Amino acid sequence: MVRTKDPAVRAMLIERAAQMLAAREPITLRSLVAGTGVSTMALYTYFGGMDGLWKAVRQEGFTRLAARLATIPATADPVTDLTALGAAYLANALANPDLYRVMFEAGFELEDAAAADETLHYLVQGVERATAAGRFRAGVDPLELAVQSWTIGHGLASLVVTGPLPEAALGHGVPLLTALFTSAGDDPGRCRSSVERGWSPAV
Amino acid sequence: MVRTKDPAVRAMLIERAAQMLAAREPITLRSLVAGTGVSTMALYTYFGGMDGLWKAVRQEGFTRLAARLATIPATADPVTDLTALGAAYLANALANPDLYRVMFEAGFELEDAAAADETLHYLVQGVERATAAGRFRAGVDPLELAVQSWTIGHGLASLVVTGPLPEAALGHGVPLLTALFTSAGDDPGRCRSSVERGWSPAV
DNA sequence: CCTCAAAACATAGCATTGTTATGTATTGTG
DNA sequence: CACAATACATAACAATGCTATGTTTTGAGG
Repeated sequence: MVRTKDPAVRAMLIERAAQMLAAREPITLRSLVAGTGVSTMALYTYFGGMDGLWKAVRQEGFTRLAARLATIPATADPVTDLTALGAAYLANALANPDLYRVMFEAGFELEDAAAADETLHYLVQGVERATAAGRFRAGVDPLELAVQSWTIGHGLASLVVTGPLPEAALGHGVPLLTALFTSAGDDPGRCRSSVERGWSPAV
Repeated sequence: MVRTKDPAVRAMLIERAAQMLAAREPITLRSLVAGTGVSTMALYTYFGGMDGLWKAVRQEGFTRLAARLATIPATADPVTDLTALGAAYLANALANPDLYRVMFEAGFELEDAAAADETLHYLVQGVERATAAGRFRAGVDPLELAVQSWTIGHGLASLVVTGPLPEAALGHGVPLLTALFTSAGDDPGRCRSSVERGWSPAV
């Protein structure tokens, strides 16, 4: 009774938008669909307009971020794992700087918050594992500490990606997180090994 | 030999742009000059175009921030002063959320970096005073610690101003900064008084 | 298998945007 | 006082996002 949408078209447009973003080409309605075979109306049937496209691009950004965080394995040292999650967060922002910028630009809405919460969940789980292992003081709220870790990661990523700080500043990530975890009760000596192992935010 | 520009017009346009930003009205060339008596060309003689206007608005944002930080007095407790600077930073972002967002949006350039450095200088001086008072471990790089403080402040301000975190999350500011300063060698017990005094990022 | 309506899709036009081209008015300077 | 450089105003321009209109496809009901 109805003609159905082709999900491949939607995915292709999002992918193309991400590529144009990485190539620093201005993304306009006509430039986006140029050469793709689809007309300008496709963007309205699949996204409802440019706002819808940007929302989908933000979702894509959070999906890529979550995929990257999912690759961090859970080792016997949960605090080191948390630091690794932070480094992976920074590495993702550095690898897709323009996409990361769009993720937190104006237009952030409820649906984006859900995607962001999913990302935050990785940190919450990490804090819970560390707490269960007795590495943090009893009474530490996992969500609270996860949000604080996120704040550090996003602050650093944002300042580097938007320009004020050079890429080298990403090296502050591990010390900042270590300071936070120490204040939550962890013995800084136990984390030293991971730092010496040379966690780098670079890919 | 030449007709001179009136600085008042330039200031008026920047002020009007800031007001429209706070009122969440879309800022377009024609809406900006509507009702001001000046024509659209004024924006080109004074700013060279919309990009120039946005650059001037960013500068205005950094100027307001610097003015707010300048009101923080230097007390006998330099570490508490640093915390107060952080709280003032957050209060400024909360009072002018849209302006703060524009300050760090795409388009950040060299001239903006100079303004940002001026802001950072308040933090560097604060760290230097604390180091001179023996509150931080010897060998602490003032610029490094200032950048780390900025990272925390901006991360929190950015996540609140763009939407992911609620305003209440600004309460994380003091604990995060305290954790950082403690890792730099300060005795957390000496800072407790300032926390108990109830530093609030709210105005 | 046929029908048909609903939705995808294409084309063209519209209002608005930032910018530039052109002309006028003003004013500081020699 | 004269003039030229510059502020300033008006209008036209290309490009943008969007909508109106028409066409084509296709999946469900008989």
